[in-house]
Amino acid sequence: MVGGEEAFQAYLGRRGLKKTRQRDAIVREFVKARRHITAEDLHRTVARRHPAIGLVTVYRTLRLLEGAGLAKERRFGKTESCYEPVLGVGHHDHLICTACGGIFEFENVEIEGLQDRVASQHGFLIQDHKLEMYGICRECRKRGERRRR
Amino acid sequence: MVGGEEAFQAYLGRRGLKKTRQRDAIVREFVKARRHITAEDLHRTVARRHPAIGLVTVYRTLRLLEGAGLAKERRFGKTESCYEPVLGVGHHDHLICTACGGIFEFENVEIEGLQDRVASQHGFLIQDHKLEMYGICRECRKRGERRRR
DNA sequence: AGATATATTGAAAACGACTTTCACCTTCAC
DNA sequence: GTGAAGGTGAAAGTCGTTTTCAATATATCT
Ligand SMILES: [Mn+2]
Ligand SMILES: [Mn+2]
Ligand SMILES: [Zn+2]
Ligand SMILES: [Zn+2]
Repeated sequence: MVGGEEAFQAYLGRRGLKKTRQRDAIVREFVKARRHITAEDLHRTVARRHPAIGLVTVYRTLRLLEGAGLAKERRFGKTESCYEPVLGVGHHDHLICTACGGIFEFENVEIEGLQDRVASQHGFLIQDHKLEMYGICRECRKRGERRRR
Repeated sequence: MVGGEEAFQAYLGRRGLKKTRQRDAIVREFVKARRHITAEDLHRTVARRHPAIGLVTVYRTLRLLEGAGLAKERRFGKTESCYEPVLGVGHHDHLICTACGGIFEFENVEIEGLQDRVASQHGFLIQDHKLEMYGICRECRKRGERRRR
């Protein structure tokens, strides 16, 4: 997410919103964070340096980042959402390991093309799509083999 | 969902569970219902004839149906789950209209084949997948055009 | 710098979709 | 029938997230 912080401040300015210490800290950590971070995890990280910042403000800032087009919310399991940076990261879909929770990303132009075809066959104007595959990742399969012996 | 009721009773018997008036009523309505029904909607329907049946029991029965392999839970939006019959309905994916909430189903063997290829390229053993496309359906597009004039 | 208007904050309460608990009630094998 | 095992609805609890609100920070204007 190159230039995320500047883009965010531009967004705030444009909307008559204010730059605050809390937002700075949260956005900085979000940009540094590994992908697919939950609000709770981001809050934990931010709170190391800024213990007074509340989880609420993290949620609010994530929503702003989303509005600015800088973060994308993802909902994999049935529980928590996680968020990932958008800038500098192209569209992609996900492979999710049901054993270790690991998330792997992929892009497949052929699939996307076929999706478009299906959509237009149905007269649909596509805005977004989500392709998730759930299964056992390579590592967890190895681990399973080992255990079975 | 052909023979859903009998399959359900067989499942109950197999697991030492009991056949009850409530379960009968709920399963009957579920089988009759249109696809993609929420627990709340199913409860409303059931409650017309059986006002004493609680939403809790609907949830519990849906979970049983799922365990019996007769219902599949789907989570489209970010809020409620909905459930659809499994028997007599092959695997399919969904087009969801963000304007009217309509849900359209499709199957595409080519896409599924490519998915398998992507998965095996990553060493993944696939258990399940979900492909959802969000956009504006044909009807809503027409309605939009009309409005714009 | 000081005053002012407006936005932002954290704590606590509310929310929505479920799930669990619990005291009473059915079901069903004997 | 009887009794053990399972099922029931109401109410309370859970979990992630959002809303409310009084106090506070920020940007803008003098
Ligand atoms: Mn990703
Ligand atoms: Mn369907
Ligand atoms: Zn794994
Ligand atoms: Zn529509």
